[in-house]
Amino acid sequence: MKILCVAEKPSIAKSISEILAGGQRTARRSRAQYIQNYDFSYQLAGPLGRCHADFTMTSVLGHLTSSDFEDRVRKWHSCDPFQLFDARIETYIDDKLKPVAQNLKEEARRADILMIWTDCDREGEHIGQEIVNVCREVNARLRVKRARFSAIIPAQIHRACQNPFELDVRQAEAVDARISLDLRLGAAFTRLQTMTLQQRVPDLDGKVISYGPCQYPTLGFVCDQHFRVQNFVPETFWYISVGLERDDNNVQFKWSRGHLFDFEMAVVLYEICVESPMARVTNVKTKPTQKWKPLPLTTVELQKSGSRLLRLAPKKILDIAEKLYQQGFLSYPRTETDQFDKDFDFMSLIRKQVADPAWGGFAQRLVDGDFARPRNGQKNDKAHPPIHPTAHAGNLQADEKRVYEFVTRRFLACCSTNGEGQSTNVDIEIAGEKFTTSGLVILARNYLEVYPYDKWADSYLPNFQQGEQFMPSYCELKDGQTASPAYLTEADLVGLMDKNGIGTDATIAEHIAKIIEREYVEARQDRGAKYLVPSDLGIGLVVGYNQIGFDRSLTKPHLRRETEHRMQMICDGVATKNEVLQDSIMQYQEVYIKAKREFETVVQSVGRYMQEQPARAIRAGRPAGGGAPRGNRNNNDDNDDDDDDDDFGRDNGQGGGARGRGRGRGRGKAGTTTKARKPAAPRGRGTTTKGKGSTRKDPDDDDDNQGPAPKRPRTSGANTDNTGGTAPDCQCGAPAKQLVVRREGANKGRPFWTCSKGQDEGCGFFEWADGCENVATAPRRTTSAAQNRPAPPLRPPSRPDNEGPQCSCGMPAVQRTVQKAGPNQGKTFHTCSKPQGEQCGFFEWDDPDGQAGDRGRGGRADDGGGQSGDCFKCGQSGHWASACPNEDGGNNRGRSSRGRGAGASRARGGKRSRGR
DNA sequence: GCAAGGTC
Repeated sequence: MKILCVAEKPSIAKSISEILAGGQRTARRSRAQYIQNYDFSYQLAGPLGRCHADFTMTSVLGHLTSSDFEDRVRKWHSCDPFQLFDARIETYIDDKLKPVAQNLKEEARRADILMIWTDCDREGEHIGQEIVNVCREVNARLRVKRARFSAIIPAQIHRACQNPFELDVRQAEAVDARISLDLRLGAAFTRLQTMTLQQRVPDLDGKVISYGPCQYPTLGFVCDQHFRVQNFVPETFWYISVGLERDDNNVQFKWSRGHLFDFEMAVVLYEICVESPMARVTNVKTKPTQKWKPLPLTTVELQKSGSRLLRLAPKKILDIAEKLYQQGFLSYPRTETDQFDKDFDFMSLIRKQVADPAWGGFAQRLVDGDFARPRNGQKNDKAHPPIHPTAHAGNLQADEKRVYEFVTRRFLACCSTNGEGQSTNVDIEIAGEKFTTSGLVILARNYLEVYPYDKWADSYLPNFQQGEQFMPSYCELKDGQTASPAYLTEADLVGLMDKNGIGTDATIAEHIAKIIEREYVEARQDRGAKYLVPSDLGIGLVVGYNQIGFDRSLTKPHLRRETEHRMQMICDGVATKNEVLQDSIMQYQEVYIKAKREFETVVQSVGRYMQEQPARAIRAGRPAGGGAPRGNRNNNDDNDDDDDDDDFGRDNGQGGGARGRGRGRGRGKAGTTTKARKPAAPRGRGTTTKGKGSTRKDPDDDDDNQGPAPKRPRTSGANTDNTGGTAPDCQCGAPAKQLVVRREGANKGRPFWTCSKGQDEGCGFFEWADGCENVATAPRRTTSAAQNRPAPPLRPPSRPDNEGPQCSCGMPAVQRTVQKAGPNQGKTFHTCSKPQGEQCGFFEWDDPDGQAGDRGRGGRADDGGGQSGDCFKCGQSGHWASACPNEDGGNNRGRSSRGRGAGASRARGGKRSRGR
């Protein structure tokens, strides 16, 4: 019996034939470059029979066939792009791969059985089908079998060979559908966009404006983050900082409330603390802790951590890994698997690293008994193991050396044990306020010795005893500001794409490179990190499509996810390929028709953002394909006018999303659009955006760079506010939703508009809904750390007079009375009803004329008796109660005045300026 | 001159 085995790539053919042949094989060169044919004999004992069979193992080079449209529509101007949705698609073998197919035919002629050894995933099944089709052309009687394996290790390979399955036709058909849909959608939209925009926007002459179902969601991620950055409004918060100098160490305690956005409440709590500043240690807990070793390395993780740690572009990392793989130094670099097979031979691989001068000693210790099995992740593509070194490489240079070192150290770290340490937490209370600090003693670094990319450092904590009391060295009221989110790094983007199913491990890096190549996005270096900033063209496209508004946005991942879901339906037998194609094509046609009809919106948007010339430079015309009417009847009100130029001019004047900035930056910058406006440089924590007041204060100031947030936005009329106004559209193109500020602070109760899609998916749009400019601080915009925190539940804009307030937990607050001697003694206030330690921090005076309850609105005075800025004890201004000179003995509470001098006085100033 | 997915 003669059996022809075909793998997806030469390396797999080589390693599998090595295993099956047990060293007894002959290699023949094929007519195709890179491909060898391996002959050997193999003893079959399973369902295929019990005999000595003659085996030949060869391979292809990935997909054998290509697809393109029939001749009739292949030329760009040969048809309306709409016809591409039902044009015939031809499948053919590219000239470059003809020798590969020829080799298959020659080998298949003499074979009885064709055994497919492609990777065990959907694409592998499709490649298998391509191989079958070619081989059957010359040998119609060929029996086809499919070897299934999840790792290239002898036991599995022999088992796969003895017990082959059938080829999974459904999976192959699912890929067929994917190929057809991607081609039709990509080509139709690319032609529509390119031909129309080239015609209308002079600066785009000669540029391909491609659309791809992976390219656009990738661009969408970059733009969404840009909008978040642009829309960010910093907000001031306050917190109490407590410290103690002990044993030559400055021990800092963190406030359990974190920080507060309500200045008055922070002051009240701070005053309570400095009134009775003695700290009591309520809990000292020491426990063992671990620093977890990393997971085995997948392609996506290699690109993410490599980009972050080695500062190389994801595509560059993958290219280097590919080269190292071909040189035999690394395992196959395209894998989704983060768990090693249970039979994986770790020890022989670790032994190969013993010779290395840098990590050889560590490898030796693993061999000598320190080895521990790597952790198992959640992913397994059943085709390739995690990326690991397969040989020691001592002579690599530059980036290749760094990538190899990273992979090797990661592998050795996986085979080591977690870092071990002892952590100590100390909780204290000052006047009922809780603070905490912690220390760490590292007992054994373990994997950290070989993996310097992870940081874990001792932090010494002096001895504290439960129940002990001490006077803090300082107790300060400090202020800070929420920080703008940063632009996405390449690592962030790889993570987002992976999470949302955009691209595969092998293609994610290519999609990022593609949107950079198309000039939709610019990779900008800033202090050692590379950030992705959308260009004017990229923003214009995204905003334009979002303004059109589709059920499934072209710039969000949903459409791709749906394609993925439909492919799975084919695989599961729930739908046939033809059903899926029919439904999907019809859906895409609808999207295309809407896009084409309203393409003027995209033209205007791109023109506006790329506005290197006055609006008139946008040539009159119509979308490619010659069908769409001008006038945009289906567009929003601003575009109802029948004159393109007027539309454009008025857009600017009314200050829509892009307008203010567009006009400002356009002046005198003709011919340099993309570079004329640079979005704000990436920011790290601690930097601030332009103040919210300054960006929104003057509606006639068109020169400010206020980002896409509309001052007086166009409205869709879908949502209405409580005064009958209509909802503005956010950058997502959807009507914004109205919420009410719930958090304690000067703006509590104010209605505002925000993106209806929430914090994670939304664009970060924000605008007050009461028509006023900022009274004080806007609702907090998110920082990257804060983004994952759920917003507190919102309550209705106003509450009936007979109802008590609700606290931030959503519970009715309880009324209490100030017991402490001072000007507020006897006053009532509402606070969270939960026991101490579980409280949400809610605080509100009951007296509407009271000090803190007023929240700084409506004629609140800075001066005058009894205001909160005055001493609680004597009523005089200029000092705090805890340093009251009129108090007997002049007790200044030790060194706590440090805080009053620095932090507190700043904080007071902050409050005063808000009141004006 | 279009896409995305394999691989060299």
